[in-house]
Formats: sequence, C-alpha cells, structure tokens
Amino acid sequence: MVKKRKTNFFQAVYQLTNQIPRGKVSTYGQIAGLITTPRAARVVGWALHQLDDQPIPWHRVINSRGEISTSCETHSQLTQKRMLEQEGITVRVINGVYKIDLKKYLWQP
DNA sequence: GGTCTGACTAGGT
DNA sequence: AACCTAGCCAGAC
Repeated sequence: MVKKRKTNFFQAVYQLTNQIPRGKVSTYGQIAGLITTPRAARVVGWALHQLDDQPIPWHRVINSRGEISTSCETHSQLTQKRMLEQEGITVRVINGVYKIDLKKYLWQP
C-alpha cells in the first residue's frame, strides 16, 4: 500500500522502491506518481541519490527512457548494470549508455 | 519565507 | 535516435 505523507517524501520513495520485485524495474516518474505526482520525478532521483548503505534496490529505478542515469562514484553505472543483469534483466549497451527494455521489464503494480 | 538544486520529463529541433 | 530547452516538485540553506 502507498502511504501518502506531506513530509518525509523520501520515506515513501524508499518504501516503494523496496516493493519493486526482483527482475523488474521502475522509473522515477512512476514512483513519483504513486506517491504524489509524476512531476516530482526529480525529487525521487534526488532521494535515491541520498541513499548510502541502506538495503534498497535503487538499481531497479531508471529514467523514462529506460537508461541508467546514475552518476554516483561508489555505485557506478557499471555496478548498476551488473546488478540488473544478476536479476535476469537484459541491459543493452549503446554508445556507452546502458539501456533497458521498459516494455518488457517495467514494474506494473 | 525566498532561492537554489537535482540519479527527471516531455516536447521540439 | 541524439541533443537542447523549459517546466515541475520537495527538501536543504
């Protein structure tokens, strides 16, 4: 269940991200939409960026184009790609950009 | 309270 | 398909 909170938007993001099943991916806009409005996609991205070592499958969250937008050093795009493939998700590499077939792997709650 | 920022999006070029 | 621009939301200062 989705819990709307006027504050602690982050908590909702973490909670939803945890609900993404293995082998599926979601987008920032989708998660934002489940909490408040799809327009808050930026906040979702920001929330996930703030993650440290929390047990959250942040790697299953990508942008609407099905690409990995991570710019984190500790958890690089390569790391994210590996984790996705580990879950059975096919990641195509095009010009150094990791792309995922959203139509096939998008999580639909 | 006003201002800035961002792991975003949609639309146009 | 790739690149650029403007718009949006919530939190940090």
